[in-house]
Amino acid sequence: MSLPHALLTSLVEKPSSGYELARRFDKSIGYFWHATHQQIYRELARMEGQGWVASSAVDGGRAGKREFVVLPAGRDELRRWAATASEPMELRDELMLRLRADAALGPLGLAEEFERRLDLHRQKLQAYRAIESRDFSAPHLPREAQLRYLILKAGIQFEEGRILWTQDALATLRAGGD
Amino acid sequence: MSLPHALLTSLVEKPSSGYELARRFDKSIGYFWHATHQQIYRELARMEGQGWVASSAVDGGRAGKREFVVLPAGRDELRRWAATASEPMELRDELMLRLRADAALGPLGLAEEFERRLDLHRQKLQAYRAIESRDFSAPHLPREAQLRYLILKAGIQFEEGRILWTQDALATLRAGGD
DNA sequence: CCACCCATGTAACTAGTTACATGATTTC
DNA sequence: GAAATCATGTAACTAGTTACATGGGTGG
Repeated sequence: MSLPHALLTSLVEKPSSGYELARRFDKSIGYFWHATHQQIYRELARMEGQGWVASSAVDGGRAGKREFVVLPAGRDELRRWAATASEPMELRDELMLRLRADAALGPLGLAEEFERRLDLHRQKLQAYRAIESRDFSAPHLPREAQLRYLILKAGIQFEEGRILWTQDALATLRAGGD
Repeated sequence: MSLPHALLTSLVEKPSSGYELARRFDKSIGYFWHATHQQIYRELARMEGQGWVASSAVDGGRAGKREFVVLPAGRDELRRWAATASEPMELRDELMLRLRADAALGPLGLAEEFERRLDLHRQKLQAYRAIESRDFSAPHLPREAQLRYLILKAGIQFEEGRILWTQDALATLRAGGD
Protein backbone atom coordinates (compact mmCIF):
# COMPACT_ATOMS: atom_id res chain seq x y z
CA MET A 1 0.00 0.00 0.00
CA SER A 2 1.77 3.12 -1.20
CA LEU A 3 -0.77 5.91 -1.19
CA PRO A 4 -0.13 6.90 2.44
CA HIS A 5 3.59 7.13 1.67
CA ALA A 6 2.94 9.17 -1.44
CA LEU A 7 0.89 11.53 0.74
CA LEU A 8 3.58 11.66 3.43
CA THR A 9 6.16 12.62 0.82
CA SER A 10 3.90 15.27 -0.59
CA LEU A 11 3.23 16.67 2.88
CA VAL A 12 6.94 16.67 3.76
CA GLU A 13 7.47 18.77 0.66
CA LYS A 14 4.71 21.12 1.75
CA PRO A 15 2.00 20.92 4.43
CA SER A 16 -1.37 21.06 2.69
CA SER A 17 -5.09 20.46 2.89
CA GLY A 18 -6.76 17.40 1.37
CA TYR A 19 -8.04 19.54 -1.43
CA GLU A 20 -4.60 20.84 -2.31
CA LEU A 21 -3.20 17.31 -2.25
CA ALA A 22 -5.99 16.16 -4.55
CA ARG A 23 -5.05 18.86 -7.05
CA ARG A 24 -1.38 17.91 -6.87
CA PHE A 25 -2.32 14.29 -7.49
CA ASP A 26 -4.03 15.44 -10.66
CA LYS A 27 -0.90 17.25 -11.85
CA SER A 28 2.78 16.74 -11.08
CA ILE A 29 2.58 13.71 -8.78
CA GLY A 30 -0.39 12.43 -10.75
CA TYR A 31 1.91 11.77 -13.71
CA PHE A 32 3.25 8.74 -11.89
CA TRP A 33 0.80 8.15 -9.03
CA HIS A 34 -2.87 8.92 -9.39
CA ALA A 35 -5.45 9.25 -6.60
CA THR A 36 -8.93 10.71 -6.30
CA HIS A 37 -10.00 13.14 -3.57
CA GLN A 38 -12.14 10.42 -1.96
CA GLN A 39 -9.13 8.16 -1.56
CA ILE A 40 -7.04 11.01 -0.24
CA TYR A 41 -9.49 12.12 2.46
CA ARG A 42 -10.01 8.53 3.59
CA GLU A 43 -6.27 7.93 3.78
CA LEU A 44 -5.55 11.19 5.61
CA ALA A 45 -8.06 10.20 8.28
CA ARG A 46 -6.31 6.83 8.71
CA MET A 47 -2.90 8.47 8.85
CA GLU A 48 -4.06 10.92 11.47
CA GLY A 49 -5.42 7.99 13.49
CA GLN A 50 -1.99 6.37 13.37
CA GLY A 51 -0.24 9.52 14.50
CA TRP A 52 1.67 10.04 11.25
CA VAL A 53 0.15 13.43 10.53
CA ALA A 54 -1.73 16.12 12.46
CA SER A 55 -4.29 18.57 11.16
CA SER A 56 -5.30 22.07 12.22
CA ALA A 57 -7.70 24.72 10.98
CA VAL A 58 -6.11 27.25 8.68
CA ASP A 59 -6.07 30.90 9.87
CA GLY A 60 -7.75 32.94 7.20
CA GLY A 61 -8.79 29.82 5.31
CA ARG A 62 -12.30 28.79 4.42
CA ALA A 63 -14.62 27.21 6.94
CA GLY A 64 -13.73 23.57 7.41
CA LYS A 65 -10.33 23.80 5.74
CA ARG A 66 -7.70 21.74 7.51
CA GLU A 67 -3.98 21.69 6.91
CA PHE A 68 -1.98 18.52 7.48
CA VAL A 69 1.62 18.36 8.70
CA VAL A 70 3.84 15.29 9.01
CA LEU A 71 4.70 14.27 12.58
CA PRO A 72 8.04 12.67 13.54
CA ALA A 73 6.37 9.23 13.52
CA GLY A 74 5.29 9.91 9.94
CA ARG A 75 8.83 10.78 8.90
CA ASP A 76 10.13 7.64 10.55
CA GLU A 77 7.53 5.57 8.76
CA LEU A 78 8.38 7.14 5.41
CA ARG A 79 12.08 6.48 5.94
CA ARG A 80 11.37 2.88 6.96
CA TRP A 81 9.13 2.29 3.94
CA ALA A 82 11.52 3.87 1.46
CA ALA A 83 14.16 1.30 2.40
CA THR A 84 11.91 -1.71 1.67
CA ALA A 85 11.97 -3.55 -1.63
CA SER A 86 9.13 -3.33 -4.15
CA GLU A 87 8.09 -5.11 -7.31
CA PRO A 88 8.63 -3.50 -10.72
CA MET A 89 5.45 -2.14 -12.22
CA GLU A 90 3.32 -4.52 -14.19
CA LEU A 91 2.76 -4.08 -17.90
CA ARG A 92 -0.99 -4.06 -18.21
CA ASP A 93 -2.36 -2.40 -21.27
CA GLU A 94 -5.77 -3.34 -22.64
CA LEU A 95 -4.49 -2.58 -26.10
CA MET A 96 -2.30 -5.67 -25.92
CA LEU A 97 -5.36 -7.78 -25.20
CA ARG A 98 -7.11 -6.23 -28.18
CA LEU A 99 -4.14 -7.03 -30.39
CA ARG A 100 -4.25 -10.61 -29.23
CA ALA A 101 -8.02 -10.76 -29.83
CA ASP A 102 -7.40 -9.44 -33.35
CA ALA A 103 -4.79 -12.15 -33.89
CA ALA A 104 -7.25 -14.81 -32.69
CA LEU A 105 -10.41 -13.65 -34.49
CA GLY A 106 -9.00 -11.96 -37.59
CA PRO A 107 -8.83 -8.25 -38.49
CA LEU A 108 -11.03 -6.16 -36.19
CA GLY A 109 -10.08 -2.69 -37.40
CA LEU A 110 -7.80 -1.61 -34.58
CA ALA A 111 -5.87 0.96 -36.63
CA GLU A 112 -8.17 3.82 -35.63
CA GLU A 113 -7.63 3.16 -31.94
CA PHE A 114 -3.87 3.00 -32.47
CA GLU A 115 -4.02 6.41 -34.17
CA ARG A 116 -5.87 7.78 -31.19
CA ARG A 117 -3.29 6.31 -28.82
CA LEU A 118 -0.45 7.77 -30.88
CA ASP A 119 -1.99 11.18 -30.40
CA LEU A 120 -2.37 10.72 -26.66
CA HIS A 121 1.25 9.62 -26.29
CA ARG A 122 2.44 12.63 -28.27
CA GLN A 123 0.41 14.97 -26.09
CA LYS A 124 1.78 13.46 -22.94
CA LEU A 125 5.34 13.65 -24.23
CA GLN A 126 4.84 17.30 -25.09
CA ALA A 127 3.56 18.00 -21.57
CA TYR A 128 6.60 16.24 -20.08
CA ARG A 129 8.96 18.17 -22.36
CA ALA A 130 7.38 21.41 -21.22
CA ILE A 131 8.02 20.52 -17.57
CA GLU A 132 11.55 19.50 -18.50
CA SER A 133 12.48 22.84 -20.02
CA ARG A 134 10.66 24.77 -17.31
CA ASP A 135 12.17 22.98 -14.30
CA PHE A 136 15.27 21.08 -15.35
CA SER A 137 17.15 23.03 -18.01
CA ALA A 138 19.69 24.63 -15.66
CA PRO A 139 23.31 23.50 -16.22
CA HIS A 140 23.85 22.28 -12.65
CA LEU A 141 20.88 20.84 -10.78
CA PRO A 142 21.02 20.19 -7.04
CA ARG A 143 20.66 16.56 -5.98
CA GLU A 144 17.00 16.93 -5.11
CA ALA A 145 16.17 18.32 -8.56
CA GLN A 146 18.25 15.61 -10.23
CA LEU A 147 16.12 12.96 -8.55
CA ARG A 148 12.85 14.62 -9.51
CA TYR A 149 14.22 14.93 -13.04
CA LEU A 150 14.90 11.18 -13.06
CA ILE A 151 11.22 10.51 -12.45
CA LEU A 152 10.28 12.76 -15.33
CA LYS A 153 12.86 11.08 -17.57
CA ALA A 154 11.24 7.72 -16.91
CA GLY A 155 7.98 9.17 -18.21
CA ILE A 156 9.64 10.74 -21.25
CA GLN A 157 11.36 7.51 -22.12
CA PHE A 158 8.15 5.55 -21.78
CA GLU A 159 6.17 7.87 -24.04
CA GLU A 160 8.93 8.01 -26.65
CA GLY A 161 9.09 4.24 -26.69
CA ARG A 162 5.35 3.91 -27.02
CA ILE A 163 5.25 6.37 -29.93
CA LEU A 164 7.79 4.31 -31.86
CA TRP A 165 6.04 1.07 -30.97
CA THR A 166 2.61 2.39 -31.98
CA GLN A 167 3.98 3.48 -35.35
CA ASP A 168 5.42 0.00 -35.83
CA ALA A 169 2.06 -1.51 -34.91
CA LEU A 170 0.19 0.75 -37.34
CA ALA A 171 2.50 -0.28 -40.16
CA THR A 172 1.87 -3.94 -39.36
CA LEU A 173 -1.89 -3.54 -39.05
CA ARG A 174 -2.06 -1.74 -42.41
CA ALA A 175 0.27 -4.06 -44.28
CA GLY A 176 -2.73 -6.36 -44.79
CA GLY A 177 -1.85 -10.04 -45.11
CA ASP A 178 1.46 -11.69 -44.28
CA MET B 1 -13.14 -4.79 -16.94
CA SER B 2 -10.86 -6.75 -19.23
CA LEU B 3 -10.24 -10.09 -17.58
CA PRO B 4 -13.30 -11.78 -19.15
CA HIS B 5 -12.11 -10.63 -22.56
CA ALA B 6 -8.62 -11.83 -21.91
CA LEU B 7 -10.12 -15.21 -21.02
CA LEU B 8 -12.36 -15.23 -24.10
CA THR B 9 -9.33 -14.59 -26.30
CA SER B 10 -7.38 -17.31 -24.60
CA LEU B 11 -10.28 -19.75 -25.01
CA VAL B 12 -10.75 -18.83 -28.69
CA GLU B 13 -7.10 -19.71 -29.16
CA LYS B 14 -7.65 -23.02 -27.38
CA PRO B 15 -10.52 -24.43 -25.29
CA SER B 16 -9.17 -25.11 -21.81
CA SER B 17 -9.92 -25.79 -18.17
CA GLY B 18 -9.62 -23.12 -15.50
CA TYR B 19 -6.43 -24.69 -14.30
CA GLU B 20 -4.84 -24.57 -17.76
CA LEU B 21 -5.88 -20.93 -18.14
CA ALA B 22 -4.34 -20.12 -14.76
CA ARG B 23 -1.06 -21.64 -15.90
CA ARG B 24 -1.16 -19.67 -19.14
CA PHE B 25 -1.81 -16.49 -17.15
CA ASP B 26 1.40 -17.21 -15.27
CA LYS B 27 3.40 -17.57 -18.49
CA SER B 28 2.86 -16.13 -21.97
CA ILE B 29 -0.29 -14.09 -21.38
CA GLY B 30 0.88 -13.32 -17.87
CA TYR B 31 3.69 -11.19 -19.29
CA PHE B 32 1.15 -8.50 -20.11
CA TRP B 33 -1.98 -9.51 -18.19
CA HIS B 34 -1.75 -11.25 -14.86
CA ALA B 35 -4.54 -13.12 -13.04
CA THR B 36 -4.71 -15.62 -10.18
CA HIS B 37 -6.61 -18.89 -10.36
CA GLN B 38 -9.21 -17.55 -7.91
CA GLN B 39 -10.02 -14.66 -10.20
CA ILE B 40 -10.16 -16.95 -13.20
CA TYR B 41 -12.58 -19.47 -11.69
CA ARG B 42 -14.84 -16.68 -10.47
CA GLU B 43 -14.84 -15.00 -13.86
CA LEU B 44 -15.45 -18.23 -15.77
CA ALA B 45 -18.55 -18.85 -13.64
CA ARG B 46 -19.85 -15.38 -14.48
CA MET B 47 -19.13 -15.82 -18.16
CA GLU B 48 -20.94 -19.11 -18.23
CA GLY B 49 -23.90 -17.42 -16.54
CA GLN B 50 -23.95 -14.84 -19.32
CA GLY B 51 -23.85 -17.48 -22.03
CA TRP B 52 -20.43 -16.46 -23.36
CA VAL B 53 -18.83 -19.84 -22.68
CA ALA B 54 -19.98 -23.40 -22.00
CA SER B 55 -18.24 -26.08 -19.99
CA SER B 56 -18.22 -29.85 -20.15
CA ALA B 57 -16.47 -32.69 -18.36
CA VAL B 58 -13.32 -33.87 -20.09
CA ASP B 59 -13.27 -37.51 -21.29
CA GLY B 60 -10.26 -39.15 -19.74
CA GLY B 61 -9.58 -36.08 -17.61
CA ARG B 62 -9.41 -36.00 -13.85
CA ALA B 63 -12.52 -35.98 -11.72
CA GLY B 64 -14.05 -32.51 -11.68
CA LYS B 65 -12.06 -31.21 -14.63
CA ARG B 66 -14.14 -29.03 -16.92
CA GLU B 67 -13.21 -27.65 -20.31
CA PHE B 68 -14.56 -24.30 -21.46
CA VAL B 69 -15.39 -23.36 -25.04
CA VAL B 70 -16.45 -19.96 -26.39
CA LEU B 71 -20.05 -19.73 -27.60
CA PRO B 72 -21.14 -17.50 -30.51
CA ALA B 73 -22.39 -14.89 -28.01
CA GLY B 74 -18.90 -14.86 -26.49
CA ARG B 75 -17.27 -14.27 -29.87
CA ASP B 76 -19.69 -11.43 -30.56
CA GLU B 77 -18.91 -9.89 -27.21
CA LEU B 78 -15.17 -10.15 -27.81
CA ARG B 79 -15.50 -8.52 -31.22
CA ARG B 80 -17.67 -5.74 -29.78
CA TRP B 81 -15.25 -5.09 -26.93
CA ALA B 82 -12.16 -5.11 -29.14
CA ALA B 83 -13.59 -2.18 -31.11
CA THR B 84 -14.08 0.02 -28.05
CA ALA B 85 -11.53 2.64 -26.98
CA SER B 86 -9.37 2.21 -23.88
CA GLU B 87 -7.05 4.36 -21.83
CA PRO B 88 -3.28 3.98 -22.12
CA MET B 89 -1.75 2.16 -19.19
CA GLU B 90 -0.86 4.18 -16.16
CA LEU B 91 2.73 4.60 -15.04
CA ARG B 92 2.64 3.51 -11.45
CA ASP B 93 5.92 2.38 -10.02
CA GLU B 94 6.57 2.51 -6.29
CA LEU B 95 10.22 3.16 -7.03
CA MET B 96 9.29 6.62 -8.31
CA LEU B 97 7.64 7.38 -4.98
CA ARG B 98 10.75 6.22 -3.19
CA LEU B 99 12.90 8.48 -5.35
CA ARG B 100 10.67 11.38 -4.50
CA ALA B 101 10.81 10.50 -0.80
CA ASP B 102 14.60 10.43 -1.06
CA ALA B 103 14.53 13.87 -2.69
CA ALA B 104 12.32 15.19 0.12
CA LEU B 105 14.07 13.61 3.13
CA GLY B 106 17.66 13.36 1.94
CA PRO B 107 19.70 10.28 0.94
CA LEU B 108 17.96 7.07 2.02
CA GLY B 109 20.27 4.53 0.39
CA LEU B 110 18.18 3.52 -2.58
CA ALA B 111 21.12 2.34 -4.70
CA GLU B 112 20.85 -1.24 -3.48
CA GLU B 113 17.21 -1.46 -4.52
CA PHE B 114 18.05 -0.01 -7.93
CA GLU B 115 20.70 -2.70 -8.37
CA ARG B 116 18.13 -5.34 -7.58
CA ARG B 117 15.70 -3.82 -10.05
CA LEU B 118 18.38 -3.70 -12.74
CA ASP B 119 18.84 -7.42 -12.30
CA LEU B 120 15.13 -8.13 -12.53
CA HIS B 121 14.80 -6.09 -15.73
CA ARG B 122 17.73 -7.91 -17.26
CA GLN B 123 16.22 -11.27 -16.40
CA LYS B 124 12.89 -10.32 -17.89
CA LEU B 125 14.53 -9.02 -21.05
CA GLN B 126 16.44 -12.27 -21.38
CA ALA B 127 13.21 -14.26 -21.05
CA TYR B 128 11.57 -12.11 -23.74
CA ARG B 129 14.56 -12.50 -26.04
CA ALA B 130 14.34 -16.26 -25.65
CA ILE B 131 10.69 -16.23 -26.72
CA GLU B 132 11.60 -13.94 -29.59
CA SER B 133 14.19 -16.28 -31.06
CA ARG B 134 12.03 -19.35 -30.39
CA ASP B 135 8.80 -18.05 -31.91
CA PHE B 136 9.50 -15.08 -34.11
CA SER B 137 12.81 -15.54 -35.90
CA ALA B 138 11.35 -16.85 -39.19
CA PRO B 139 11.91 -14.52 -42.18
CA HIS B 140 8.19 -14.21 -43.05
CA LEU B 141 5.67 -14.34 -40.24
CA PRO B 142 1.95 -14.69 -40.88
CA ARG B 143 -0.23 -11.79 -39.78
CA GLU B 144 -1.28 -13.51 -36.59
CA ALA B 145 2.32 -14.11 -35.52
CA GLN B 146 3.25 -10.55 -36.45
CA LEU B 147 0.61 -9.24 -34.02
CA ARG B 148 1.72 -11.51 -31.22
CA TYR B 149 5.29 -10.42 -31.94
CA LEU B 150 4.19 -6.79 -31.56
CA ILE B 151 3.02 -7.49 -28.02
CA LEU B 152 6.37 -9.05 -27.19
CA LYS B 153 8.22 -6.12 -28.73
CA ALA B 154 6.34 -3.74 -26.42
CA GLY B 155 7.71 -5.75 -23.50
CA ILE B 156 11.24 -5.83 -24.90
CA GLN B 157 11.22 -2.10 -25.48
CA PHE B 158 9.96 -1.42 -22.00
CA GLU B 159 12.62 -3.55 -20.32
CA GLU B 160 15.42 -2.12 -22.45
CA GLY B 161 14.26 1.38 -21.60
CA ARG B 162 14.12 0.59 -17.92
CA ILE B 163 17.61 -0.90 -17.94
CA LEU B 164 19.05 2.30 -19.40
CA TRP B 165 17.01 4.45 -17.04
CA THR B 166 18.03 2.45 -13.97
CA GLN B 167 21.70 2.80 -14.91
CA ASP B 168 21.20 6.54 -15.24
CA ALA B 169 19.51 6.60 -11.83
CA LEU B 170 22.34 4.62 -10.22
CA ALA B 171 24.90 7.04 -11.60
CA THR B 172 22.93 9.96 -10.15
CA LEU B 173 22.39 8.33 -6.78
CA ARG B 174 26.10 7.55 -6.47
CA ALA B 175 27.38 10.90 -7.67
CA GLY B 176 26.83 12.19 -4.14
CA GLY B 177 26.03 15.92 -3.93
CA ASP B 178 25.10 18.22 -6.79
C1' DC C 1 3.62 -43.93 1.66
C1' DC C 2 5.07 -39.33 0.89
C1' DA C 3 5.61 -35.44 -1.85
C1' DC C 4 4.25 -33.11 -5.67
C1' DC C 5 1.23 -31.69 -9.23
C1' DC C 6 -3.54 -31.49 -11.01
C1' DA C 7 -7.91 -29.34 -10.24
C1' DT C 8 -11.41 -27.13 -8.01
C1' DG C 9 -13.30 -23.69 -5.20
C1' DT C 10 -14.85 -20.26 -0.72
C1' DA C 11 -14.11 -16.32 2.31
C1' DA C 12 -12.27 -12.26 3.90
C1' DC C 13 -9.85 -8.37 2.90
C1' DT C 14 -7.65 -4.17 0.44
C1' DA C 15 -7.40 -0.78 -3.03
C1' DG C 16 -9.51 1.89 -6.23
C1' DT C 17 -13.67 3.83 -8.79
C1' DT C 18 -18.15 6.04 -9.37
C1' DA C 19 -22.05 8.27 -7.74
C1' DC C 20 -23.99 11.20 -4.51
C1' DA C 21 -24.18 15.06 -1.21
C1' DT C 22 -23.41 19.54 1.07
C1' DG C 23 -22.16 24.18 1.85
C1' DA C 24 -18.96 28.40 1.70
C1' DT C 25 -16.55 31.86 -1.10
C1' DT C 26 -15.14 34.21 -5.03
C1' DT C 27 -15.83 36.10 -9.72
C1' DC C 28 -18.47 37.82 -13.41
C1' DG D 1 -27.70 36.59 -8.46
C1' DA D 2 -25.61 32.79 -11.05
C1' DA D 3 -21.72 30.08 -12.05
C1' DA D 4 -17.35 28.45 -10.93
C1' DT D 5 -14.18 26.99 -7.63
C1' DC D 6 -12.92 25.76 -2.90
C1' DA D 7 -13.50 22.25 0.47
C1' DT D 8 -15.28 18.52 2.76
C1' DG D 9 -17.06 14.03 3.03
C1' DT D 10 -20.38 9.19 2.71
C1' DA D 11 -21.93 5.03 0.33
C1' DA D 12 -21.95 1.49 -2.82
C1' DC D 13 -19.54 -1.03 -5.94
C1' DT D 14 -15.68 -3.51 -8.70
C1' DA D 15 -11.31 -5.57 -9.19
C1' DG D 16 -7.65 -7.79 -7.29
C1' DT D 17 -5.06 -10.17 -3.38
C1' DT D 18 -4.28 -13.42 0.36
C1' DA D 19 -5.49 -17.10 3.14
C1' DC D 20 -7.84 -21.23 3.59
C1' DA D 21 -9.77 -25.70 2.11
C1' DT D 22 -10.38 -30.13 -0.26
C1' DG D 23 -9.41 -34.18 -2.76
C1' DG D 24 -7.62 -37.22 -6.72
C1' DG D 25 -3.56 -38.99 -9.38
C1' DT D 26 1.41 -39.74 -10.37
C1' DG D 27 6.31 -40.65 -9.47
C1' DG D 28 9.92 -41.79 -6.61
